[in-house]
Amino acid sequence: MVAFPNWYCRPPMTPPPSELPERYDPAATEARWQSAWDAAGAFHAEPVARDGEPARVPDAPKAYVLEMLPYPSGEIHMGHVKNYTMGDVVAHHRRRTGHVVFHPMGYDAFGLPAENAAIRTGEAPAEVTARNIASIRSQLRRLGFSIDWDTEISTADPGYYRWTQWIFLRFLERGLVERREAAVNWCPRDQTVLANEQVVDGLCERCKSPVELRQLPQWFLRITDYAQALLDDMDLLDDWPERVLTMQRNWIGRSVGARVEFRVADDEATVVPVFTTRPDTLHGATFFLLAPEHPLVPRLVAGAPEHDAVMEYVGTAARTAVADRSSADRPKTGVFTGRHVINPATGDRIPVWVADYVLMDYGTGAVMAVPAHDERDFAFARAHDLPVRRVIAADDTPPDAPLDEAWTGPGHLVNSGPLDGMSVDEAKEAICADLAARGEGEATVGYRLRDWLISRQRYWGAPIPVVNCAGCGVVPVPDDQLPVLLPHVEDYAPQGQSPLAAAEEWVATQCPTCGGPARRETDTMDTFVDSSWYFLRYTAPHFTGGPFDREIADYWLPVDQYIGGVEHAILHLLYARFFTKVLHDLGLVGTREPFARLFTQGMIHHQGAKMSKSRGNVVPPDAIIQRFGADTLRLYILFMGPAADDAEWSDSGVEGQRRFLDRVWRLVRALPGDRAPARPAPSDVRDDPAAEALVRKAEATVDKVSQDIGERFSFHTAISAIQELVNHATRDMSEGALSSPAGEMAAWHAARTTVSLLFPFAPHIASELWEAMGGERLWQEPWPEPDPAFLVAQSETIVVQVNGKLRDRADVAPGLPDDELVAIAMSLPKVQAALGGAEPVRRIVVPGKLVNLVVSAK
RNA sequence: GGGGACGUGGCGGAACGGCAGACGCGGCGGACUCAAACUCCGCUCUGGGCAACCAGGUGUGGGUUCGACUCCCACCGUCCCCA
Repeated sequence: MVAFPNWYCRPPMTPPPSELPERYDPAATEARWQSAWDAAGAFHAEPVARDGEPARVPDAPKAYVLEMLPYPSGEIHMGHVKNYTMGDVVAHHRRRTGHVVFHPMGYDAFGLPAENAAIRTGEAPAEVTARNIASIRSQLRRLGFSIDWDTEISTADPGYYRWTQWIFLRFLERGLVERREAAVNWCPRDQTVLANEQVVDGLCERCKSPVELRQLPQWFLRITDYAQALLDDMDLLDDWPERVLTMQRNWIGRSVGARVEFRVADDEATVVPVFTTRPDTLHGATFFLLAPEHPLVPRLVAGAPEHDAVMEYVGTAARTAVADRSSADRPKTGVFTGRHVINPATGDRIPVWVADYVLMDYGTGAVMAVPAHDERDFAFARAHDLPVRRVIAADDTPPDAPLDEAWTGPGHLVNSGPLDGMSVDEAKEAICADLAARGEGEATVGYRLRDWLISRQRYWGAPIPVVNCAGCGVVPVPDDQLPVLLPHVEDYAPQGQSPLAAAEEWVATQCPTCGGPARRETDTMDTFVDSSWYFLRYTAPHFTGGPFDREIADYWLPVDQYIGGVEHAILHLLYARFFTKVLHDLGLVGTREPFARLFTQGMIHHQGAKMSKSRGNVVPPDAIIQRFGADTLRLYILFMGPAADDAEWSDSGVEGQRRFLDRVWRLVRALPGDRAPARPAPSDVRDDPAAEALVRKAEATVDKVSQDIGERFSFHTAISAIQELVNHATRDMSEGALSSPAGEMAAWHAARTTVSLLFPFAPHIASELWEAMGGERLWQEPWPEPDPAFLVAQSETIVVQVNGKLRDRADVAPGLPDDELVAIAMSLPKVQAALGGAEPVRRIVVPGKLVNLVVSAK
């Protein structure tokens, strides 16, 4: 079905193309269209949940197009431009292909930078943030994105964090919140706790100070309860990059093994569990290791001669960066506790050491050391002269062959009593069955994923909505008392505890249960909590009846296209998936996955490095908009290369895109006549080769651009295709090849097609030119469909190869039978020369493409 | 150490097993101009040739195939994730 828009039949309502200004003036054009779209409510999205209005859900295909929300630092950077331009192109395309489009914007507004500014200047973080949001909003608006600004949200708005707190309470009710003493990553500079994910190479992700470990009571979300679901549901994410799924899989780190219980010698009531992936080697466990933070350590050495040495070692470990501790080639340090545990398989007493390469974070913080079959345990045994017992031998190795290094390869069991001769897999099964029968362990699955530590001793976050009552313990703040608003404080700097603790009149409150005196929780939540559900809040931005309305959320969710930086491949995307699953299990939302399709974009580099203030290589988007216009910037940022790849900024590259827009402007301005002739049909251009060729080019371009935007996410090739069309039309017109009536039809059609296809990339100039050509409301103009009559080639260029080598080409009528194509190929002089009189033994024919004549059999 | 991605002109890149280098940048030459800017036209992978053309060419080496930038294996290099 070919769309024939009524555009062609309408008289021009505005001055014709010839009266366009000679020069394209982006500033005027962009200001004009941004106001026009606002006035028309062009990008207003429905439905969203509103107070007092029943949900009404349209019966139309929807497209929820979402880009990761920005942190409002006050300045947008090129990464934002790329991210939001990509989303905008998709949104425009979906809108014009019959979808109800939802394309909202918001701000991830809590967090450290505003708070640090507040600490420096004393200005309230809320004020700093409000100013930054205003600034970033105006910069985003200057880029002309098709965003519904009525649905704008800020996670630091009490109307938003009220519901973050409400969701926290639902997690609490469901047993997914835990408060416990834990060895936590402590940043001595920021004076706060960090999530594991915020520790990179042993350094604070933000301030790069070395991270220390401390024992503190903290709040956790039990994401580990969903470890398996997060793995299983990856099957639903077939439109996610494989790379991201792999990273998440590694992060969750499922491993099959066993939990084994060791009893403390001379204190058999005390049981220390370990997790091991090699239960088959249990007979080879010749010593036992505890992490320095393990709670059992002080008890084991209490009153013993080893006490002081052990506790000194523990103290040193606490000041050592985690990455250093676990590094494979670092000398294996440790200290003997003087105590022993019983190996449940052999009954042997084996010595217990404290070693800093054992991390409290992994497994249970205790390790059964099997030096014969684990590299690090082997190194430890060598360093401290501990026994090594081989329990696995390759088939050609004698059971007592000495080991120069740990043997981690395959083999059968030796020196393992009843297990001798078994394969590794058989032994695993046998050991697990035996342990389970004796109640000393079981086969189990371990995950690398840790529970999510969400408490922060910082001011600028959502307060954790609980009170601590001497009588009742931890008591949730009732829903009708939400939000728990951030109190006013004088000093925003953390001093080992949350700055909120200084607001005494806020902290001192009443217990909601018993009415007695109670104290508010002063920790705030990790900002990743805020951004784990914002895509739901967009569907109900001002709703006060709940975080969102299920019916409306179910209409929009899951997000059809999510776009953002690959740096969020693990944390944000995993947390958002976790939240969605919990909300689903609470019956609050229908989908189990928030994002159906994900696209991760590459970064913009400049002068060979990532743009950053400290390097001084930042190109501010505003400066480019001022010089060249927003349309040029949008076009260039997508033209730079494949959207998924990193790309190098080039000033002259920007100029090239501006030249292209100038060329489009001149093309439209030079169109003959005042109004569009009818859309050319095949019969109109049949006798005019130039006209026909141009119309064909236009139709082929529609086809290519539609695929590139709609299916391939290949924006740079879409833009190239439009440039080819413009070059073709410009050349023809300047050569006077389109002066016939058919030629004029073709010229108008090419110009109209160009502008229509250009619109998602450069919406302002496209709208301006569209109007000059007599059209209006390009944002809702149906997306062009190629006329199939022009896509069928009227002649085909056939490539002729001899032995796979290109020898010549031939223009032939389409649809010729194979033998005729071969005959034509054989008749070509160059082909005959290449054949040298030989008769082909094989003739490969690919219809419409090529003929390959194979002369000599190999 | 394990896993993954990538390697094509001077540069960004195109080619979804079938014409390598589209499109853009940069460069060279020309037209317009008193001159410049803008714009327009031509050339721009390498070697040979005045040319039409011929030969070679997608990190290296092998393989699969009538045919490989594309698929497979190994190596070299770059980047990312996990240790």
